[in-house]
Amino acid sequence: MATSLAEENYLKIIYRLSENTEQGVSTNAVAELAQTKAASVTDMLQKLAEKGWVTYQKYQGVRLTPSGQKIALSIIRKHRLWEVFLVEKLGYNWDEVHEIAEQLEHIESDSLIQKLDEFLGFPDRDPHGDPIPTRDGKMADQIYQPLSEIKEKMDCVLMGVAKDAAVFLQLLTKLDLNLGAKITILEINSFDRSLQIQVNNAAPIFVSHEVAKNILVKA
Amino acid sequence: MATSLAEENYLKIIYRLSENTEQGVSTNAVAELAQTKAASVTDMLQKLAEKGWVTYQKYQGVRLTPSGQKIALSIIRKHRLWEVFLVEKLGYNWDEVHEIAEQLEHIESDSLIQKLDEFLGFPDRDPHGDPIPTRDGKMADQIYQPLSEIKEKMDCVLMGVAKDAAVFLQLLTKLDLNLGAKITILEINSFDRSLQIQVNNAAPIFVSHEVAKNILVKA
DNA sequence: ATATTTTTTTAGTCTTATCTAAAAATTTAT
DNA sequence: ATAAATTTTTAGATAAGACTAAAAAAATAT
Repeated sequence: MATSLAEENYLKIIYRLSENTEQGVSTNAVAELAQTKAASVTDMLQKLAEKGWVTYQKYQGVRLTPSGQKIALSIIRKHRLWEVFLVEKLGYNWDEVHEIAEQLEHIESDSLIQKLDEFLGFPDRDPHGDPIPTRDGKMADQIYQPLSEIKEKMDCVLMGVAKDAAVFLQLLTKLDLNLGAKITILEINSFDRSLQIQVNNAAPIFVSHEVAKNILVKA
Repeated sequence: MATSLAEENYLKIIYRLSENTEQGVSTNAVAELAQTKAASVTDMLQKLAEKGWVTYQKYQGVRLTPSGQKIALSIIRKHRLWEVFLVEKLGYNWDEVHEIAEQLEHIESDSLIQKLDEFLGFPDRDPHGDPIPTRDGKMADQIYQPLSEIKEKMDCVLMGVAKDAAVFLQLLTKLDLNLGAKITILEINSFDRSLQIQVNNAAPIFVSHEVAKNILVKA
């Protein structure tokens, strides 16, 4: 069945919110990410339920059905493949590609995505380190852990980010915290949980707990 | 001012229909290309006129204003650049790219189109030989002439097509009539104006007047 | 256990883009 | 020059997706 742009965006949002929890996703949570009002969300959830893409019971939140999940993963696959294209082929920076990929992810053509995947050399991570779902809707786990959970004195490598807001990514870039950067944790300040770190053995810098939480590393 | 997908499609259609004539474009002609009803076209023309993209007077047909023309040319530019991408980079055939480009042409990002243009090496023709409008909205004339207007015994080179329907392009491909093919006109049959031609000095074949009309050549 | 607050849903509108049916204008044919 | 045919426009409806205001349910606090 065909999916409208609005429907695809809702399914994607519900998928994202479902990743962290076993529970149904609340109307308000969806409304916030969709930048819309709760009443509009209720309307849409009823439509999605009729089409069999979510299970929805009044006041009980919403969950994706297998078919809804499949659609969501295909949108995420397209989004991430296009991001790779924008960065690897067109020379964009990792903080510039999100909005454009939000548009490109809705282009409908199976052959296009297959050919794009091939053209890009079948990447399995996007420019933010996020795994790219496979054609048959399987997505590797995000196996990396937040920098905020690494012990003092440890070395690790920046493998991804948990947030792709441009302001966050620009800050990382300014601090030379790019994908693959080597990070050494010198000290963790118990007062505010900020960290003193070295990036690629350069002069030590400070990063807040908020930043460390959103940096994903391999120990 | 922002343009909706529907508005962009109407402007593009009006541009196409204006190319062949000095007159205003008729409601019915637009309806046919837009695959919609005349009544819907009338509604939309009034909206486009309010926004200053067309001049429209009841029963007198419609013309693009300079600002409407600028929008139409930017859509055509995007469409044709994406077609080059699909054929040159992703390996599509020239008969497969139209529908996908119809979607991609509506992606909104100036920087994307600039970078894509650069990535493709600033092409000036699309895979069908059509000129690509420049960033500032200038488009080279289609300087080639239909094969149907070439005299007997003449040689010419296939430079483009006047129609990009898949069935037409597939027929050309089957006959080895690709961009750059050398065509020798052996004979023109006065009965039905069909032509006997040689393609790249191979064995002679017949093509109808209808086909010859839509093949653009350089003498 | 009940009152208050928060969340969610319903009801009723609005906008965009479409449609059908009917009216009006224009063009073509006699 | 007028009748007939065609094209175009108007009027009124519909569907998708959003909104506001108000009602209902659930969660929280006293």
